[in-house]
Amino acid sequence: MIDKPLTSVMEDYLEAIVELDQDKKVVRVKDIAKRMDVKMPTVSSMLKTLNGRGLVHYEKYEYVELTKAGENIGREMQRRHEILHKFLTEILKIDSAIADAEACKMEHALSSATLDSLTAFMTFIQSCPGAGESWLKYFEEFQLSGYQPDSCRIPDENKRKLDT
Amino acid sequence: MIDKPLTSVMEDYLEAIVELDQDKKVVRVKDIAKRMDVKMPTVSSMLKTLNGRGLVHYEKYEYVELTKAGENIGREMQRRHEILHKFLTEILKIDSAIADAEACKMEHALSSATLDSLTAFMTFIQSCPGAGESWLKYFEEFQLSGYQPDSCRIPDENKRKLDT
DNA sequence: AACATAAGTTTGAAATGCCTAACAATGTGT
DNA sequence: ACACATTGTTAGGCATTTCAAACTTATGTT
Repeated sequence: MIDKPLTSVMEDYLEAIVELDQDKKVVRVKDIAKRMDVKMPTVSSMLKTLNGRGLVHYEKYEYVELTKAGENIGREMQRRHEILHKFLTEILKIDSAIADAEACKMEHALSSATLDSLTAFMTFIQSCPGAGESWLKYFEEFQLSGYQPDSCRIPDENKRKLDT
Repeated sequence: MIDKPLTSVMEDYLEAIVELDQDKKVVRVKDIAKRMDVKMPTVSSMLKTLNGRGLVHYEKYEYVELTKAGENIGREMQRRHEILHKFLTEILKIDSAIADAEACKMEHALSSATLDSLTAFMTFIQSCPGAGESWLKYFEEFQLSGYQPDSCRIPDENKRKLDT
């Protein structure tokens, strides 16, 4: 029995279950179906698969519970989703709902190493002098002005700091 | 006949064909198979599909040619790929080969609006005073120093702002 | 021209992930 | 406790994407 890698769809289900678990007392097939925008039979069959792989505990007609392994994966997806969503909304100023949809697809495409790098990048932007809030404001202006970096000047004092 | 949206796999094939078209005189099934890391029968069947959708001109045993529509899509994927690859390598400092693989998956996840935003962001970073090269250098240090930004001090005035 | 090799196709099958329709279990209200 | 609504499952089917095996066409060599 080879340990095949999970599909991105499986990862999505695990993420959904983790979140339902956080929100509700029990996780039902119906809730998962709604969250995934899918019909119940699809959930049933996926739960069988995930059960077979030791990612959920699931017996017919009973509530769904994550195993430790399943929870770890679900949480990791959640973490990735949050980072990407943050980047898209806070840096690129994408609308939150659109960012959600795009983060959802991207979260399967990026390695954790890349995600770590992105996290570092955002931390840097949001906490470093010159690269902080004021800097992001410049970017906003830059975007609004139709990519004509007129608004793209940094006050002399900051410039000094950065150029050294 | 409803105009169903393309699958991301179809988009990948179109991108591959565009690139082979740029590199070689003629595009063959074998080349596509190699580029996509897939066997020839898979390519044959995909070409039938793409032909049916008016994205390539294709007759059995002949060379593959893109239609205008197919070329447009292929080029768009190429454009997305390049932007993402640039961001991953030049900003996040991801290894080029890994960046390639991840860009390849991400390019289907992002809307053109988001891509435009990302492009603007990179232009800003790379062409604006303060936000330019020197700024990126700080980020590199920040990353290398294990997220202990020595190079990342916040002047008291800014710190006040951020802590609120 | 004849033959051998390379390139391409067809056929049939597998895995995923989704659906509808029909059936089964659970749980709630009276 | 009985009837009914809700919830969930099974069965069967469809689309997509892939493959291996067997066959066909094209190309190149002698």
